[in-house]
Amino acid sequence: MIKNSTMKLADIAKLANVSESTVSRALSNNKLINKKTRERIQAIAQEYGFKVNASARNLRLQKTNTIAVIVLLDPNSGQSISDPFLLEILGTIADELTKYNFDLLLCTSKTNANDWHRYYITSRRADGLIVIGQGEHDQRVEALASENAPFVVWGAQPNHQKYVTVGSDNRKGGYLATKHLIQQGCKQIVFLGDIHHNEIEMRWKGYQDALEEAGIPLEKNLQISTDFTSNDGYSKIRDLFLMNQYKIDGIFAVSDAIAIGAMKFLLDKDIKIPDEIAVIGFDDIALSHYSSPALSTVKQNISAGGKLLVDLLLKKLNNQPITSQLLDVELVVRQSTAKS
Amino acid sequence: MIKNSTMKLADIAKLANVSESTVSRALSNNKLINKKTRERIQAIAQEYGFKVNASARNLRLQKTNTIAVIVLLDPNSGQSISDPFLLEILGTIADELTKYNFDLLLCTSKTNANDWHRYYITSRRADGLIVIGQGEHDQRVEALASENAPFVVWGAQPNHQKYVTVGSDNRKGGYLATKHLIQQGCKQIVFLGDIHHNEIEMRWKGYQDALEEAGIPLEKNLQISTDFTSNDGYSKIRDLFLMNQYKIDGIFAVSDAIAIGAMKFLLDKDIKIPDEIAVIGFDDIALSHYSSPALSTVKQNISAGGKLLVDLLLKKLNNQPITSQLLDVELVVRQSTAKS
DNA sequence: AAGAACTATGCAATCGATTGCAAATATTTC
DNA sequence: GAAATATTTGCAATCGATTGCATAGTTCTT
Repeated sequence: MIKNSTMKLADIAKLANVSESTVSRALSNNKLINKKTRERIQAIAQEYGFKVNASARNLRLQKTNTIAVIVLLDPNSGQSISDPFLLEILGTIADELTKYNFDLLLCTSKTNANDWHRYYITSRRADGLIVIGQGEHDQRVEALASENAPFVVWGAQPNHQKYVTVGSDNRKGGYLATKHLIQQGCKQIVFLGDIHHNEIEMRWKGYQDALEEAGIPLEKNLQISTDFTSNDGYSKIRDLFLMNQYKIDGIFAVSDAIAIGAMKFLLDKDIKIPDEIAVIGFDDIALSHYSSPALSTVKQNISAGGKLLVDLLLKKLNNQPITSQLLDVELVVRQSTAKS
Repeated sequence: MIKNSTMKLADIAKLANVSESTVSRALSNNKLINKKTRERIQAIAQEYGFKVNASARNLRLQKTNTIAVIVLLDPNSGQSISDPFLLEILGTIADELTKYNFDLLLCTSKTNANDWHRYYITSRRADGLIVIGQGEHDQRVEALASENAPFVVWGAQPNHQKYVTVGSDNRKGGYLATKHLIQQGCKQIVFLGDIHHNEIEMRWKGYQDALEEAGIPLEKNLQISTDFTSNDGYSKIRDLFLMNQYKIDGIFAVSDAIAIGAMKFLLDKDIKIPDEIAVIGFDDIALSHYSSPALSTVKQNISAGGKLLVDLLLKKLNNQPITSQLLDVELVVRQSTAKS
């Protein structure tokens, strides 16, 4: 007769004719308890489907074995989780946390509280935080740092060293992408992305590095801010063509989703990719391989990133010192830049 | 002087010169407490950044205000979250739960325990469960039902009524997609998807309905099982062409991701879409609009689905009766089926 | 002015698990 | 066989918030 919901340590204790403390120790396999007793109790617990009450345990132990993952979204676009990149990294984090027996509390930026420290740490809902998502300089992250919360951030390293980040070498990525376009003969390259975002700013610097190296003058009007959606990639390129001011021959979009939107417009206009305009993205999401033409891109090492985020945070919780990590990126050349 | 972490009700009580119970009541704005006192206490709590300890509260109240969302993944492919569709619905659920002040515990199928009831409900980590992801007949879901757990499932309604589901009218969707292909003149239509999955089985039935209506004989070899990835969509169509046995003129893929993979192969082979082979997908993910050619598809109402899942589950937690819901689907015609 | 009827606050038990310390039992030593 | 030591187990306090019931303080009635 299994009666799950009401079972507590005391019930098992009664059944086994021992004290609660013995049951508690037996279930955690504490060697203080005689092996036979231990096994007997474990068997009983198993039989009755007993599981320790997490709230009680957390209260007593003053920790939760839970990490809150905060997915920052563009507050303007008001959209839900959608950038495939965010989702891939979320998946990696979930798997990695599982490995360490941690639970994952997911929270999108729409969450009630803006005061993450209070909501998650002070109120003991989670032991630590991981913040992901392309963010502009975010006040809330700064606040976390000054409150000395245990957290790590996906993204670019800010100038100060107030908190630990894990992120790709965005400047190198921007450089690689742009250099590649230049090598393909492009001279008028649109930079499609919002340089007010930390990470994108670095890619923008890499873009400039490559132009400078090639002796191509920087044309600031070729930088066009975009949301992280195919939708906006499409319409921003459309707008550019409506203005009809620049004769461009290359596009560096700061995400694959944006690039795919931009390509769509070019194809709608019967502009040849890559011969008339070459296009390169960033991220290397699963679908970029399957776009037509296949999208060249700068690959971010998502799984390494997710793992690092988790590993660093757990170290931090363990009071070990941690430092920000820069992940290497890799140029992936496919059809969208491979001029014949 | 703000000292977050160590603050408890008792500390606020001391500061305000009242008892803990008064503080507790004041913070929940209980009218038993004099308005002035209430406001004074609230101000103090505010000032010191006090937040109720969730573990203690949960323990006392015997509930968690947390819902666990279980994302089922293909155990074979062993991949992380990746189907864009899953992620979109996850986002909707997150937003909806936020609205009701519930937290979301995310768990992928790799989670330690397979016994979700024990892990989440018995151990009081969550008050209820939402299960999403294309699943075959899953033992674990059946188990939940027999243990009388509060949960709802995204997907097709099983024959028995042991648990409540929310899902699209897959049969109608399959019918609409296939009928549309037939109207475009297709006669040899590949069904690209694994009919052992509940939902896909219904789409398969819809496919048959449309064929029958049009008087086209069913060719079972045109049904090809696929993982839910572009990758597999690509390779399964490639394999089909290698066999070189059928002269097909249409493909109905059971997800947009699969369809995009399939289209990629056709394009690589310089097969004209839709004129030689028309392609239609299922889901209407964000990117389907931006593929080339733009992908025709059957739109699932994701946001309605996410909301319904949450609303039904919360009703269930509230002991209100709930029943399974079927969501209407909609044919979205784009370039990939629009023959000239 | 004394009892009735509120209003506002506090006491103390409770939710369930963990753990330092003490106690009881078993084993070894001389 | 008594003392010393090792092995098992139990007692009771603790984590922090909530709430039924009791009590102290006010206001109202007649």
